[in-house]
Amino acid sequence: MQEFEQFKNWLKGVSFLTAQDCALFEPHLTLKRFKEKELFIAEGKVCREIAFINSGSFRTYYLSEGKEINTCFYFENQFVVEYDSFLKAMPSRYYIQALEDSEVVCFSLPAVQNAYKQSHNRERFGRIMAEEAYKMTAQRVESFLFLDGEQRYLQLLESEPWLFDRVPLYLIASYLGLERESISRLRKKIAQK
Amino acid sequence: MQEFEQFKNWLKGVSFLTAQDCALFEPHLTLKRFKEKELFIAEGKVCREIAFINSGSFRTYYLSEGKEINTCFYFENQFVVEYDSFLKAMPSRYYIQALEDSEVVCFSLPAVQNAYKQSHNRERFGRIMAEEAYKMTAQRVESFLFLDGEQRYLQLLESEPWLFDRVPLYLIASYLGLERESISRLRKKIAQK
DNA sequence: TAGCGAATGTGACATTTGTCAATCTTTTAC
DNA sequence: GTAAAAGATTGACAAATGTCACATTCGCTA
Repeated sequence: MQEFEQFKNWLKGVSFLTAQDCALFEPHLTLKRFKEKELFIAEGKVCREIAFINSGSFRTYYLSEGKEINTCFYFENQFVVEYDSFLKAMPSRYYIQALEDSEVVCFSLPAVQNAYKQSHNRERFGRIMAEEAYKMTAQRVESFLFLDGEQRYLQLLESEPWLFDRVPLYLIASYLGLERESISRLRKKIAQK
Repeated sequence: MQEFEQFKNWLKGVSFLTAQDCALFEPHLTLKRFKEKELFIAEGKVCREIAFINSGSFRTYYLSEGKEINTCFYFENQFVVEYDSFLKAMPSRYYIQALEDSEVVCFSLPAVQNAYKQSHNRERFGRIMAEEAYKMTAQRVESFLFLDGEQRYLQLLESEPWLFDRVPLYLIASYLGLERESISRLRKKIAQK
């Protein structure tokens, strides 16, 4: 099926997966589209699917005292899922919302678990994905431990500049643990240098 | 061997590992002792072993402008390792130091990789460990996103009170992304309530 | 193209946290 | 038991960030 090509190509890039390993997915894939602002998952619902993003983008956020706190962004060729909810079939603590009109390839938890069970390589794939996720998150913790707001902003600007083209600044502020006004001030200060 | 009992008991607690899976480790285990302040790994060295803590505790830190920043603590029945360095055989960016006299069960990367290769269950074990590590770290990111210093302190006090008995306050401050003076002030303020 | 709403920027001020220097307390070593 | 070292606290002040009110800019659509 044409619409799954992008995902399958991405899978092929994972060196140790055989064609057979990849094929384990095929029968479980479904294509979905989300309009801008549409929810992939709402707080309190169980996240039953993991999605590979063909095009578009998403953000994870939750409400704290009526205020939206952004925890993550997702773009093309990444997976979007509420991990905790997905793995334990527990209600999600987050909302995941499309930032742009998006197209994704979905597959369910049983499909993933089945793949894990049937293929050692797929299990390995799951391990490596989790390890990567851990490392990225650990790095983010560090950015809070030893960088101030300005440095976190500059670091993000350098490491993921395209983010600033596709995501409104006030969401990035929240992602960095800052208020939007603080980011405005920082930008002004930086521009003056 | 008597000294590996604690580790083997812990392994048995992982529901899906068979006796056979566990036994894969046995030939690769070595017991090591660290005196207080001794280094498990120094910055710039490659971390070649992962260690299960029988007794004692460790901390991870690195130097930023001459200042030690604590990123993590480890206690009995946990694993201590510099993950990035271990997996990629890259120089470690961190120091890992014994906080108390400690006893650990070590095994090497080849031993782990071998276990992964030989047993689908062990691979699964690796995946689940990584998933757990990810979830804990993600939660820590959140604590920086929506809690201020006082709230982070109170949360830690509630979730891991024993930490305050075994780790000097100024290290906990660093772990929370605060200066020790700030923690002192917070405690005073909280006591007054 | 005018008008509306969303996003961003600004200024004044409050609060939190950092910094530095000094002191007090507790633990450790001899 | 005493001196030294390590850890914790305090006060004064500075810097960073939050908060609130409002102004400006941008992008969309009627």
